[in-house]
Parts: sequence; structure tokens; C-alpha cells
Amino acid sequence: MLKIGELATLAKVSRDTLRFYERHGLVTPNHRNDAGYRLYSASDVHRISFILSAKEVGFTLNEIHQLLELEVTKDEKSCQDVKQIVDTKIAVVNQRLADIKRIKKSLQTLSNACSGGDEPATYCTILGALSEQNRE
Amino acid sequence: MLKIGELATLAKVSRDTLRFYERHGLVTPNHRNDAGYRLYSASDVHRISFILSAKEVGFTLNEIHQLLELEVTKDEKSCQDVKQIVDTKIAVVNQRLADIKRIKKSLQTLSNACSGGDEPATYCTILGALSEQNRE
DNA sequence: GTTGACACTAGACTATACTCCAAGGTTTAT
DNA sequence: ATAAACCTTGGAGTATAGTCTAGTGTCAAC
Repeated sequence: MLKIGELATLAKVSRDTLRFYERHGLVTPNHRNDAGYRLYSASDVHRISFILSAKEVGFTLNEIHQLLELEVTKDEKSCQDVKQIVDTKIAVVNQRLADIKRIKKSLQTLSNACSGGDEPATYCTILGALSEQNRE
Repeated sequence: MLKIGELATLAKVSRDTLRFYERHGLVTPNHRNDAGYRLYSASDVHRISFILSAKEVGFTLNEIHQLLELEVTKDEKSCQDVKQIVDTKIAVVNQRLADIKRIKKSLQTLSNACSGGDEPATYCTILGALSEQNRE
């Protein structure tokens, strides 16, 4: 059982953020003590870590909430629903993966040019590096 | 030369967004006609496309502005500055790449479980799929 | 020559995701 | 037993990224 400040330190977020996430249904403490203090379980560290990662790569808190709510039960119906949502997200993730790889390549081209590499003059801006890539 | 509505259609953003980006130094029309209409060049389509991709993968407009401003000139000094900024961004991008791959794997595990795959019960939520991954 | 689609500016409004503050109660260490 | 450090709620404030409205001007087609 962790108090809010302890979880905040472990997960590297502020207490205010934890309370904010709670209001939005992302992380709920398991219990409250007699004084009304929030008591979290240790696994909530992973939950927060997932939220932060997903946020980093462009998911909104609403989308993250939806992902965290997903649960495959024996119920056939729920399986259909989950699969549909998840497959849609996989398509989004693949698009983002392509975007980020493209950006990474351009950045690397730019970095090389800076290290005295003999890249042509078209590589001298990020858009130059990017359009050069398209030509390959 | 494209008018704002034409560029908006090609780049799949609103006119308001283009004017907003202009106010924030992200895209500036090459010219104005006598009536004060913005006139863009065709290559601005790629510029917008870069902005949208970078945004998708979690960069802020400020960061994107910084990337678009980067230019490697003959100047030694500018090269040092650019390389430093770019290498920092590459590290960020690599982190995001790892995050997004992790999320993709979990989503795929979840999708498989939905297709009647024989995944164990721990795979029945996204956090389950994620923690199973860590154990591998 | 006027109607409809498009353009302009300035400024108000919205959604998302926090972040901070006030006023108070609790716990812990000395 | 008291001060520092922690916790509570409710609500206000901030940053980012648009989005919309009002009032006006321009242009192309009928």
C-alpha cells in the first residue's frame, strides 16, 4: 500500500496529476485509510508508466482510458468489441511507427551532415532531409 | 501558387489551422496578392505534412518549429548547435519508438486473445499483456 | 450587376491536460 | 507537544492547439 506521495515519487508524476487521473478514471486507489488518505497498490506504478508511455506517443487520456478498460472475458460479444477497438488502434500505431521512423531518418541525416559528412546541400534542413528520403 | 483554401484541402487541415500555424511561425505564405490573399507554394503541402506527422508522434508545435528552423550552413558554430539539438531529439525519438513498439505488441497480444488464441488469462487486459511482455 | 463561394482581421470560445492555491485535517520526528 | 511534512477537497489558473464568430472585402459565374 502506497500513499499518494510515495506513488508519485515512484511513478515520477505529481500528486496533483494522480488526483487528476483519478477524477478522469485512469487510476483509482484500492483503499482509503481512516483519515481519507488514498492507498494505492504497488502495481499502480506500472499503470502510470503505461499511461505516460501511451501519452508520449500521442494517445489522449480518453484513448488511454478506453485501452485500460478493455477486458477480454469469456463473453463472445465482449471479444468482438475488444478486437474491433484494438485492431483500429493497431492501425493507428502502425501509422505512427512509420511517421516516427521517417522523422528519425531525417534527424540522423541532419546529424551526419553536421558531423562533416559529405551530404549534398539538400540535406541542410529537416525538410530537405525528408524529401531526399522520399526520392530513395 | 495556392490560395489558403486550396492548400487547406490538399494538406487536409482547416484554413483556420493554417492561419494559426502562420501566427506561430510554422508556415508562412510566400506572397500576398493585391487583395491581401495568402499565396502559398506547392511545397508547403510537404511542410504541413511534416508538421502533422511530428505532431502525431508527440512533438509540440514549439518543438516542430525548432526543427523546421534548423539549418546547417557552412558556419561551424551553427553546425555544433544543430547537431546538439538534433542528437537530443534522436534520443527522444528512440525512446518513443521503444514505447510505441511495446504498446503495439500488447495490442497484438490482446487482438490474438480475441481471435480465440490460447493466450493465458493474464493476457485479458492491456496491462496483463504488457506485464507478460516484460517477463519474456 | 448581383449572388455565392471564398478571403481578410480581431477576438472570443473550446478541449485537453495539467498545476497551483486556500483552508483545513493527519502523521511523524524531535 | 509541537513543528514539519504529509494528506484532504474544491476551485481557480495556465499552456497548448485549435475552432468559431462577426463584420467586411474580393472574385467568378450566371
